[in-house]
Amino acid sequence: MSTGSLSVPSLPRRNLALETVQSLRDQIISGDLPPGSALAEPVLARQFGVSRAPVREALIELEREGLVQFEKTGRTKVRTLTETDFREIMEARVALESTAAKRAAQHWSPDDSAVLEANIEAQSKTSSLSELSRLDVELHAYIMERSSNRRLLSLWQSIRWQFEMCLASTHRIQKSLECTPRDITVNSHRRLLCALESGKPEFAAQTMASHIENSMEWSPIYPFEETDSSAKREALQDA
Amino acid sequence: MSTGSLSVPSLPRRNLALETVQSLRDQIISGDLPPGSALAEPVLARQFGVSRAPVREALIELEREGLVQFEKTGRTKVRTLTETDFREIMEARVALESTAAKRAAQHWSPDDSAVLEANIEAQSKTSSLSELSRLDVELHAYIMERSSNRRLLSLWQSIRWQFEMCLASTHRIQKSLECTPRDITVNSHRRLLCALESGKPEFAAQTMASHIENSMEWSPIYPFEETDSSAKREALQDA
DNA sequence: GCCCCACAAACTGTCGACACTTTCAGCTTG
DNA sequence: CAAGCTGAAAGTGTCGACAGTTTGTGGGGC
Repeated sequence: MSTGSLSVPSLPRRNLALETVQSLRDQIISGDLPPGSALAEPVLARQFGVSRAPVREALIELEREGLVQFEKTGRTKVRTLTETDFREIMEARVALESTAAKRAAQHWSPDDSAVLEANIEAQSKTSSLSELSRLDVELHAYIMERSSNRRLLSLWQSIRWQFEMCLASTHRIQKSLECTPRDITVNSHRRLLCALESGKPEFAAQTMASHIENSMEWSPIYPFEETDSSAKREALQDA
Repeated sequence: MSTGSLSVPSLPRRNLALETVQSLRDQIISGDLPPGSALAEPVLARQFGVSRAPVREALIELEREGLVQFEKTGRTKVRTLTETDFREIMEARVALESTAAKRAAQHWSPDDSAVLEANIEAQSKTSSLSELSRLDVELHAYIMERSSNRRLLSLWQSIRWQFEMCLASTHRIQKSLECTPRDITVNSHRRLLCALESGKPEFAAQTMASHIENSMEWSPIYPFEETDSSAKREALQDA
């Protein structure tokens, strides 16, 4: 509903597939389909009232986004993200986003500053953790776009939903804003904006890298399994 | 046929689709299907003697790899890589590979050194430019694997074929090794190996970054079109 | 009572078909 | 002779179906 389709009535190619992707992605990120859930094509097709073809394409797309996993048997499950996965994602973010910040700083404009200022302003006013996270991701997405490098943007988008899955997963445990992550986030983003405006690309890159690394520190507890040797003990669990 | 299935008897999922991907990818990279060629599903299906379903999945995968482009009309074409694309790819490589080098250097082993030494040794002995490139990509792929970060590896693999397409495209213009890029490449890789062995992650990252950036300098003439200023502001609004 | 096997249900990979849309060549018209 | 129109050819998105394989369950053997 929030990120739903608004002004684009007809996507000619892969229409049902696209809707299926969005719907399934929402269900996975929201925890409605918890990690490990089986995703059988006929079942999903019946659920969505479509045939298997769009569902199949949707599953391929979700696998590409890292939200879904193809077993060796051919079955499909919602992916289980471990803490190791989370660290990998954050490291990849540092790699991509610091480079993007460097490039964005090279042709930063007052208009760009205005966009980020409005975003940060909204951050400073919200009292909802999930709203804060939404604005956070939006801000980073904007910088990725302004890198003017479609590869960087495309690569970033292909891990974005895994990151959002981690975020939502933590939100389900810690919903409140009481540990004041908001002020920390806002200040960190203000510093980042200054760096982007500074005209010093390397400084912007370094600031972005520290910003992301720091955000891992004061991020909520990871509700993930320890490592990804999880498959073993899953078989031993009681019924 | 050439790179066909060898020691993997049973890929349970997406067998025909996988073969179709590999075959089409070979044809695109080899220039057999030049940029701009139309890729119609029924035509390809007849060519490969399969139905449209595996072909369709193959095209989705190739689009993900950046070798193929979906037009707004729904038609599919072999992607045309411009010089801008090439620079974007190289910048993304720097971002991913320097981070991977940093992590690889943190747990580099003598076995790893042995692998790279053998590779570099082979490089120093070959007289074929395409063989040199093959070894080059293989070396970089090995370092990506040794980063122990599956995201970095996965992201890298998703631009790898675009890079190979650029490489092959240049090879078709400059086939010989006469400008002695071999010695430059070999020396640069030796320095890179030293950096990985040095135990200094930041140094390894920096060395990797310069290595890739330098490789752009003495790389052959870009046989690409000038630029693609077509869809510039198209990505301005989003929701 | 426990284990193994066979059978039924379910799922995947692949195929052919249909409706709708786009493309294009040939024909008409000014 | 050029421009516009028309209908056929071709392509995409989607659907239902079938064969082979995997999963799960119940009955028979010990």
